[in-house]
Amino acid sequence: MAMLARSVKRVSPFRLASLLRSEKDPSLALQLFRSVNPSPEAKPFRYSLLSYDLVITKLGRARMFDEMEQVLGQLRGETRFSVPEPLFCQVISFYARARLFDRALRTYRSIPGFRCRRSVKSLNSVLHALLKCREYDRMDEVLDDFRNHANPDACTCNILIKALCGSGRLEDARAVFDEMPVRGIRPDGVTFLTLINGLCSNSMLEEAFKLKDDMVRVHGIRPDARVYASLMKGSCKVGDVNMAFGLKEEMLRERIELDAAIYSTLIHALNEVERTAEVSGLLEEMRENGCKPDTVTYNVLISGSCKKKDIDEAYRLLDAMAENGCKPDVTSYNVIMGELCKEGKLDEATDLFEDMPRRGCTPDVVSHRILFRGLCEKMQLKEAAFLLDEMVFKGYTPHDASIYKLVDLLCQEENHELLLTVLNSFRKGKAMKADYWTRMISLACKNNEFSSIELVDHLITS
DNA sequence: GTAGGGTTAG
Repeated sequence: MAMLARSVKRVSPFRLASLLRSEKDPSLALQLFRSVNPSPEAKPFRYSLLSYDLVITKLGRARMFDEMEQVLGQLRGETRFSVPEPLFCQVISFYARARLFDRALRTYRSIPGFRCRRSVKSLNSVLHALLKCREYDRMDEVLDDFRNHANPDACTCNILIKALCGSGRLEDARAVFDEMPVRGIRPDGVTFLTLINGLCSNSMLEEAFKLKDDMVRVHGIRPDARVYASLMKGSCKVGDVNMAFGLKEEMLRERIELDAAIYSTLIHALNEVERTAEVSGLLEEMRENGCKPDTVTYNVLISGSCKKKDIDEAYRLLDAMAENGCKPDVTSYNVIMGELCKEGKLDEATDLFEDMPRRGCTPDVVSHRILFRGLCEKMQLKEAAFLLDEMVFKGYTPHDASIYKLVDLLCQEENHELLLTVLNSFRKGKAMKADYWTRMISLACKNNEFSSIELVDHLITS
């Protein structure tokens, strides 16, 4: 493909778009995109909107944001066409996924500069980005500004309700819901699900059940499996597993399809209250209803086996997953690793951690934190220091408690060499907060003949 | 190509 990218000098805009579409590598796609416009003196290539769209989307998916912004900048200068709004929604969601809320906001505000009118769709995209980044305060600003020229819709309200529930402001969430009809907005299935979910996670079961009834009676919307899953989880949260099973019966009566998520929720509930003898019956019923366990179901089963300290069973389930066509995911491994660490089997946990990539699964932040914590707790300090460096390199932050433990133990052991290695890792970590640093150094100096001057000096010169 | 559920870790 690299050969191809270099060789394309004279193609039609249409041909460029089709070449871009089939190019999987985002860097090569960008190279291809640029190759048709070799010099600023030459007659500018008449890129099609589709070519812009394709290359922006590919760069965004690959998180190559600086490059994506460059192409967007070029697109802004193209006066031949106005840019359709969904492209911006897409860009905003890329930034949301990367938790770059300020970039999402900037994109939203830049839309008019692309000869495009902002509608409620891009508003909702940016609100959702702010929700994902937990930047609740900024949501009001954006919304107030928007209200001056257009009206929010049901989706806007759903995002607001979700944000308010997420910050524990259930009353305010309810107020948004109650105001919807006043503003001429009809609540939909998502509205009910979001609010019921919020009520359930805050243990406000009575109101949640009332809302489910109103949903059918007043609004004529049938609750689906998602609503039931929320209610079941809420029931279990307040300790009423039987109520969760009652809801399952209700679903059967009302002929609402029970899916794998429902069974996963119930099996998890049984694990929690140690009624594990009932799990096999539930799995049997699942099979009879023609409902196949998915990855999450298996993960729940794996965590159940781990809870019973039956690691062999957990491994068997891992194999069974592959046989039944669902791939173990990072959670499957994290659960087993967590149990291995808890049992002090650090070598085995490390082996599994290192084996994950070969098994087609990349360890995530959680995997690293689990192993790091295990190593610190079992005093495998050298290994912990090594892993810490790897984490810092990947931009992962360990939990505070694990770090304190590690530094504390190194101080107790008066292991100056390793302590410096650890502090050096911190120095490399851009994500580390400044105050964290000071605390770490003072902890390192305590019970230790290091003077802080000496330490800092050492770190600066090394 | 706007919004929503179930598992793990803290």
